[in-house]
Amino acid sequence: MAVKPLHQQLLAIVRTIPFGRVASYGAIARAAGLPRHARHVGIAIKVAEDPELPWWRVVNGDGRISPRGLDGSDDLQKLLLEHEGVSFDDKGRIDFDRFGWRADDQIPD
DNA sequence: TTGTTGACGCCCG
DNA sequence: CCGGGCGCCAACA
Repeated sequence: MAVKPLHQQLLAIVRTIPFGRVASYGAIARAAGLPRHARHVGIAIKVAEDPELPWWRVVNGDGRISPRGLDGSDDLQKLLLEHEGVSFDDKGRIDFDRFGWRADDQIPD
């Protein structure tokens, strides 16, 4: 049974996200060539169980942490992002205009 | 093989 | 601007 290209490809994009940058599930799925697989990005990470995978740099389209219910991962993710210099507003949202990952990985100052 | 699930995204009010 | 609802599609049991 060959590897799962779907998960493998999605995870590959997540690994492409540079330090101090964040990307939405939809953006990652699209970058992987799977525009309708936004949900599978999170699923892929969950199944991957890769500790070196920068899953914390992945947020939903609203620029917020995806509430998965229990587990303290959502709080951990926020702390990790703040540790990388990513700031949150009062709504707990990230400014994609400043921290949103781009193919150019370029940030306009 | 069929049905249900899910780290989401977009549309509408 | 915010909340609620519908749609997509592979992975899993």
